[in-house]
Amino acid sequence: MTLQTAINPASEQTRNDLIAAGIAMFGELGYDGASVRALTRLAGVNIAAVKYHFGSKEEFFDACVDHVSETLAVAGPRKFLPKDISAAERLSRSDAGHALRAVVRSVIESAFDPERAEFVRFMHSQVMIEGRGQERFIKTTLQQHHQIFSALVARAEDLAPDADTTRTRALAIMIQTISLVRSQKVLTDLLGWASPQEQIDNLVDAIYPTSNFILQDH
Amino acid sequence: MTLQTAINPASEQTRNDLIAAGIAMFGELGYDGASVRALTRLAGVNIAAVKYHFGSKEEFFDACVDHVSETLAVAGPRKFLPKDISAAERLSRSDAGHALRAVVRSVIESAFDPERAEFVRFMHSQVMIEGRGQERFIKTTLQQHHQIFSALVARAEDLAPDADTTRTRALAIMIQTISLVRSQKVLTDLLGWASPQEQIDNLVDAIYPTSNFILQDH
DNA sequence: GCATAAAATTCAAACGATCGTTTGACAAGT
DNA sequence: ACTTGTCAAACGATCGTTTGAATTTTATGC
Repeated sequence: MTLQTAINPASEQTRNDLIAAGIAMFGELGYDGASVRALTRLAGVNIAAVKYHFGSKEEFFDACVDHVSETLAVAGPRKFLPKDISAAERLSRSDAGHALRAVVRSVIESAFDPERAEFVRFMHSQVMIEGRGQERFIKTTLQQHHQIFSALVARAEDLAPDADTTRTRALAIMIQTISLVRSQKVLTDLLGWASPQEQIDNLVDAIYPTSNFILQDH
Repeated sequence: MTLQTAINPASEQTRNDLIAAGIAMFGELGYDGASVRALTRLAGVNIAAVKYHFGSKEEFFDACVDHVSETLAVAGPRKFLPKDISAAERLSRSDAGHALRAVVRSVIESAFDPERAEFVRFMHSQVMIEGRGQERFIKTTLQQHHQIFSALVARAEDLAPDADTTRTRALAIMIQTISLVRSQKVLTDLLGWASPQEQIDNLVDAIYPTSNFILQDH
């Protein structure tokens, strides 16, 4: 009755199918909204497979969080991010700004790629909903990305890397990006976009503007 | 068996208690997460009161959406917003920028006022989660705020009021603001804030910066 | 190489708990 | 008497979980 650890290929396939279904349904419907019956139906496996392979629904959810974290650590938007902080600090000011915009654009583009959109939705739910996966997700994934983002923002806007303002702005850009991806319905409804794909430049500009915003004190 | 419409004060009290409990629980746990039993328990009324006063759980949820819309139309951040578009267009460029920042600040401050935070959380769930209340909430509330916001952004940044870039940036600011309010846990964890109340200025600056962000093309 | 025991995995059926809803009796006010 | 509102109890459906047998895969002895 102990937990199993993928001996034969067929068993590993079952686990992979469940993880894929979990990321899709948990991200879309939340932890409670995705029932074990619906999850196993989508994955095409028996309902008891969740208990057999993961122990319980909660442990299965944890496995989905881990999988997203691990995937994010080696793929996706990280292609456009410097490997670490010191690499970010060696960039020119212009290159840092372009790297920031490239990451933002990469995440926004993923909204129109069904498989990647599921990842962003899942991430978003972990950021917004206090719950089981949040604490772990923050420590394993969000924190690393935030450090590199802060270094990038510091270079691009000529600020101190560990200043509160810098770190706040870096986090705001991250949260805003995945939030905009998540609120597609509001975007298309309010902005009247027929084909949102053509509006990616607008979204990137709205998140990280290139023009000046000068607010005079009075 | 028809729907009731508040005859005596005691009955209206029951409806008000239910609406208050609904905004708090629906915003925190989502539509499915808030059970009728828990809602009525929080409101201190019998479980059958939902059906008696609203017809069903879904119609009760609609009533909560309407109440948030109506309250938002006359109170809260609207104090800092111009009454309509033409009033916004008559502002000076500096005043428009300050009005924008005042609204953003007002929403962020509400995160630390338990009652108002419930409203923001409820709004956020309507923006982010495609579901029953979203379409109505967009049409009755979000659309009006977005129009005034667009006019304000146009004045503050000297852009065309109905340009796609202007309208996109206005909506981005709105979404980002309520998203940051919602993700308090991530903010305090990643930024190491002991008392987030002292960081409101940082948040406002991160959402609507006053300094220059110049990105050179290469 | 092959039969066979053991382990690993899948499966349908059922468990108790909770869900939203419904009912009919009961109390209060007109 | 009659409407309005509240209440506890029960409805069928679905929830996550558990069970024990059937099936497939792996390991063992010859």
